[in-house]
Amino acid sequence: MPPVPPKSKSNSAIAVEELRKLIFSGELPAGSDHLESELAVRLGMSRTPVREAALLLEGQGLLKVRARKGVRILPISIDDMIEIYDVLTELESMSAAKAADLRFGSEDLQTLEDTIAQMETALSDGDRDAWAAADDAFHTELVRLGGNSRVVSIVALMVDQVRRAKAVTLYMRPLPTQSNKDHRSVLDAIAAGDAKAAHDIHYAHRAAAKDVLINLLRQNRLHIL
Amino acid sequence: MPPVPPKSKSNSAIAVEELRKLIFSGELPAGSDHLESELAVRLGMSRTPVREAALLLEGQGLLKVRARKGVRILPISIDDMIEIYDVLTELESMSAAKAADLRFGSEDLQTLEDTIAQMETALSDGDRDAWAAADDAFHTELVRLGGNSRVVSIVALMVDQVRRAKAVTLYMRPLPTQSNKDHRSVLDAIAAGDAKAAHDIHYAHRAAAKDVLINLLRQNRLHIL
DNA sequence: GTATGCATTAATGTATACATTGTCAACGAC
DNA sequence: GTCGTTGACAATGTATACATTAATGCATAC
Repeated sequence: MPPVPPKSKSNSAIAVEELRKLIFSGELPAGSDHLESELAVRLGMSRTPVREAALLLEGQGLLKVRARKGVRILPISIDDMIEIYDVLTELESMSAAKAADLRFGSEDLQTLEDTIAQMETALSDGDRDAWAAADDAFHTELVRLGGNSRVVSIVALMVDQVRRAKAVTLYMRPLPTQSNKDHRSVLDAIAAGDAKAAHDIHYAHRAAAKDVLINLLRQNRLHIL
Repeated sequence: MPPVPPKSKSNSAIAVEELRKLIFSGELPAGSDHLESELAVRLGMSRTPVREAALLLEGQGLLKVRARKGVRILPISIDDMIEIYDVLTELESMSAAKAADLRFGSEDLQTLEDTIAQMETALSDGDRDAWAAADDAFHTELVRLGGNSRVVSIVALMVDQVRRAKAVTLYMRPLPTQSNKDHRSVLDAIAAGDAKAAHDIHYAHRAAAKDVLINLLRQNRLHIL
């Protein structure tokens, strides 16, 4: 028997997954419109689950359902990026401070440590994709350690919204060597139980990342993604 | 003709509104289960729009759709309240700081001023409901002035989730005289363009409000609402 | 030539019939 | 007596037919 018994997922759930893939891969480009019926054919199911998936993704800010015009994949403007990074800066810094207050032992911080190691390896290999994946994992683990499930959800939503834009700029920006030092400093502050340092270092880290990204987008006239 | 031409809203949108009303009024109590078909009959429409509304409200964290068990109105625990207040504290303080940086003139701050006046009036009248409404309006206006539309949305979501719990405690807590002083101090800091003061005062305000609420709930053994 | 209005039509919004699946209870075996 | 299996049922998940509505294009009048 299969290792994971096929475990039938609902078509609705499949539609959500598939649509997310299509959006993040760029097969459904930002700004493009798609009729429910087209998407239904494409995913091999009826309109109902596609419609439900679209409604869900609308709630997540990835697309907009427009009567008689199909769903529009939402583009991200520079202003959107600023908004999102401001939220991420705030909530991640808060998480870093809370994590420090929680006095985690080194085993609890192992995952965070691992993601940093992965980033360092990726950096010396010049493997930007691996670095981006590890960076993602670092930030996800950081907010998880913060212990606030709502912050975890909100951050995940925000990260999804900027996912495409980050992919575009990944190969445009200089190798993020400073970024790695920041990550380690944040970890050290959390391990030391120094909430204020963890907060402030991470805050500065995110603010710098935001500036780099925004300037990159402006310089390259990438006002919409 | 009517000032607002009847402007037919979709049943789906009506279902969302009605369900929200039913949840906030307590007619659908926290923790209770309701079949889609029951709700459909109750709202006088078919299952489809009810189902879509339920999916939307699930995304907003107000209820959970459970296969073959109906939708469950989500109760709020003390831990949930702590999570939510932590998010509110962070994002509202950030908004206060941004608002101060934006150097609004007194006309721009008029609405905020008005809500404070309403709170003062309500307080001297001992009208708790009016006070709560004005308090709500103050916080809403504050995040609006912060200029980050995502923060506005997130805060609205969080406020909705604690709405029932706040209603329960409204008549239990002492009259919030300190709260009003805080509000005015925040406004003054924003008007003066002092971002750090606006941030810190509001942060302390929210932290105090959280403590009052949590202690009230604990003392009254209201662990679930 | 332009503007207005009507008709067409295409797409969503809704209802409903049907398929699928998890739950519960009854029955039987151990 | 308890545990497991089976089957009926009930509620959701899905498909599809239909109603509604707004956009588009064409015709007609000015």
